[in-house]
Amino acid sequence: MQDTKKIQVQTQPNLPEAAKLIEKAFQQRKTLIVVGTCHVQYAGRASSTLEDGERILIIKSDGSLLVHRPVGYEPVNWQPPGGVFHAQVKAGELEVVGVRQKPRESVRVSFKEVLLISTFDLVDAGDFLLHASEDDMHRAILLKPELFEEGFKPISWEKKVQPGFVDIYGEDKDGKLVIIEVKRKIASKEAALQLAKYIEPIKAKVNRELRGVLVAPGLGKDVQRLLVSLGLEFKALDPKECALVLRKSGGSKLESFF
Amino acid sequence: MQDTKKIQVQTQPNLPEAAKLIEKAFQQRKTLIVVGTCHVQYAGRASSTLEDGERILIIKSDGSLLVHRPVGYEPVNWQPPGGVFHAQVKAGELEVVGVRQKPRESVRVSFKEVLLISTFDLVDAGDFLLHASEDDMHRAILLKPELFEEGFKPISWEKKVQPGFVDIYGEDKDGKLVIIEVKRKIASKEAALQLAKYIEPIKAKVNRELRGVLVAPGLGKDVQRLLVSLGLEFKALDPKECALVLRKSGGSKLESFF
DNA sequence: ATATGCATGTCGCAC
DNA sequence: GTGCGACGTGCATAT
Repeated sequence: MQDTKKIQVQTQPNLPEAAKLIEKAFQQRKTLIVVGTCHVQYAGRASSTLEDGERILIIKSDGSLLVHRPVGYEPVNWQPPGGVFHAQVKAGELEVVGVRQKPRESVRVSFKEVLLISTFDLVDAGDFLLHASEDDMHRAILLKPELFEEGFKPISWEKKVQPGFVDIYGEDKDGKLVIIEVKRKIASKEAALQLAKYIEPIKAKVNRELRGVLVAPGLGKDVQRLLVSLGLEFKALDPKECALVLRKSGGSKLESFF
Repeated sequence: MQDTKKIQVQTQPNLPEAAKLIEKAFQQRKTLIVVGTCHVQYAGRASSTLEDGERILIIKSDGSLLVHRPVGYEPVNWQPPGGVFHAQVKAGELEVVGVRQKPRESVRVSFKEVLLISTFDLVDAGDFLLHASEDDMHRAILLKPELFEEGFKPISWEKKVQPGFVDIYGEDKDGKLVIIEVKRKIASKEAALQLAKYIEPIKAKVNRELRGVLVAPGLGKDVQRLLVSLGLEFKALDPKECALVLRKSGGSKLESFF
């Protein structure tokens, strides 16, 4: 057993030893990794059982839990942050139980065999930055309205209307009202219907010509036809182009806009 | 360095050694865990940067990748299955790069320091079973229609209609057509609108009295009013009750229904 | 607390 | 392949 400050590792411990290490990790709020043969039961919002197999269990210091099978991006079982955990040997198995309130739910991971236990004191203060989100597209259009259309003047954004929110709302060069729905991916029928849904009540209220425009990097198969039949328009716009615009403008000007 | 068949562990290796171990793991399609100080860049559907910090990197045999910070349920960076990976030492850092096609995107994890490398041959054939899903609710109603209503006769399910699918469709004790939309959670306004959307074209087509019923464990705040104004009904049903019904019936009868 | 909509959503299924 | 909807979705945000 190594015992530097940052990391403790134990391969193929017996189960009582493993239980002790794990309990200690919980008390010290360390990050825990356990690899071994286990079965899992979950009960809460739904319920599930997972038969025996070799998996990776991770429990983090914020009380989140992940059980990963050797394939697949998603954890097969999990617990969002806020769980409390307990480990014990019971009926010849190492049982790790996590319970969370609101909603009340629990995961039990029962190990028949442990290949590896490792605990860490991980320090991570690094900034994470994501570009080219739908929010970036909103901001880019507000900052540089010609991205949408020459002469466009934004009036409002994230505007509440009856069935939900309008992304952006403004006036075109001819003074017509424009309602914009922004999507960062190829827009589906759903997006077109959403825009139509938002526009209806506005059309009924204002007595004025109204353009509804779906802004997205592209359209799904039958969406163009649907748009036409709904009297709506489409404007192509790449989220990456938007991210670039924001990058160039330096972000500080964005703040001043809001 | 241990070298059993199932597991290899190395603590605080130097970077060239680490690169060698990782490359070998890729070639042998092993499950890989690396813990250490790293920064991450992602470019693809969006793009992101993550500054230096201590994290857990997992690469699975199916070519999925996860980077986990010491807090949070979700990975900060990831790659769904199908990526190909390469590791090398470059500019004094251990660089692990994963590339995936369709969509083309890449993740680069650059380690300044490695605390732990571990590789595994994990075997996992255990069955996973989830209960109380929306699908369970469908099946329970089909199996035991009185769960929905005395005298209800299912006719069809997952029926294609113009804007999408109707969950269940049948006849009540008075011979009226019933369209059912099932939700396993508290139903939102969205659910009510979805049901309305599906019903409209059917109402136009059939010349017959038509009931639209939202089946869910409960309703959101203003959903009841919305339902009334849309001429729709609500029937409370708990997904766990449905799971119980299926459990009791043993499942074999289900198969025969389909 | 509830409601609403985005997400590098992922995943499965039908066409 | 594309389309469509569920998910133990998680998550941030606004009311």
